[in-house]
Amino acid sequence: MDDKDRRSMPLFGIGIVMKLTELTARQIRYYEEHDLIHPERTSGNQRLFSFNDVDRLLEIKNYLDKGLNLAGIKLLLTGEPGEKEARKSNSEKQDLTDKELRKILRNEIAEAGRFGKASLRQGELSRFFVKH
Amino acid sequence: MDDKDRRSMPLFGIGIVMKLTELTARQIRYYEEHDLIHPERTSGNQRLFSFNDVDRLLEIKNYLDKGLNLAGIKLLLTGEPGEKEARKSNSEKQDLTDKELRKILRNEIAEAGRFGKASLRQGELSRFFVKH
DNA sequence: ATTTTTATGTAAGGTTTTCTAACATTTATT
DNA sequence: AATAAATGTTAGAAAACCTTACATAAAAAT
Repeated sequence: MDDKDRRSMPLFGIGIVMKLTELTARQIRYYEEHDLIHPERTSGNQRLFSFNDVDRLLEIKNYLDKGLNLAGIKLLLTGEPGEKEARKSNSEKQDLTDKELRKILRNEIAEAGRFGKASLRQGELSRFFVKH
Repeated sequence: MDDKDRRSMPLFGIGIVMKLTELTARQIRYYEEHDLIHPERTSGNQRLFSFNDVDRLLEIKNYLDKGLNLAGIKLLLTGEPGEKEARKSNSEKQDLTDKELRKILRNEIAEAGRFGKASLRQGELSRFFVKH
């Protein structure tokens, strides 16, 4: 079992994930609905989250706190836009995402300066558990 | 958050623990009933297991496979006998436990020889997840 | 050779957790 | 003012888990 397997192993119920991330069930499900995470399911359709999933939720939370919207976060995390944005290709909507990205950068730089390090990977749960 | 906290943090539902350890719910609850593990509970009384708990369950399973009984395992893992054995203090019952312990030792040595290393800590889940 | 104990299986009935779907609310954008 | 994005809330159903009780096979004690 290598590192990749360990971090992608479905382990946590949504209740524990709520505590670990301080997100509500509604939020977590909403982010899944928008393809930002893809937790496994039990045979009975209950969500089972991996370390990777939890890490990603923490990242999402970070970005939201910085004023990003889900579309921007999705672009950042997966490199892919959602359906809506895809349809509008490179019109004004695309510009908005660019604006968001610039906003991120500004924030990132500010945060990094404040703490002396890049804040991007802050709050990575697997850092505390999974051997890298 | 130090290592100790990480490993004793309540994270897993019994369903996941069943898969991780290949024990039945009945077995897991029975071992708890006999004070070999002490998982946390949610506010609604559902068991929540830590890495330590899962590790211990794997150890218990190992010893059972080697022919030990729960009393012996408990003595090994906690250094304390159960209530029944305590009452019978140092009579014949105590001798039996000693015999068990000798049996363990024999088995341990045999296993260690076979694999070149001590087999005692084999199957430690937290080794794969928790940074030591 | 019985009887007893140990470890586990199984079933019932109840409680907790999670699920989806729908509608409500808030804030930011147009 | 109207729309969209993100989250709250509620309801009913399904899944997971809980304890308790009884059953059973194998091992140990008598």
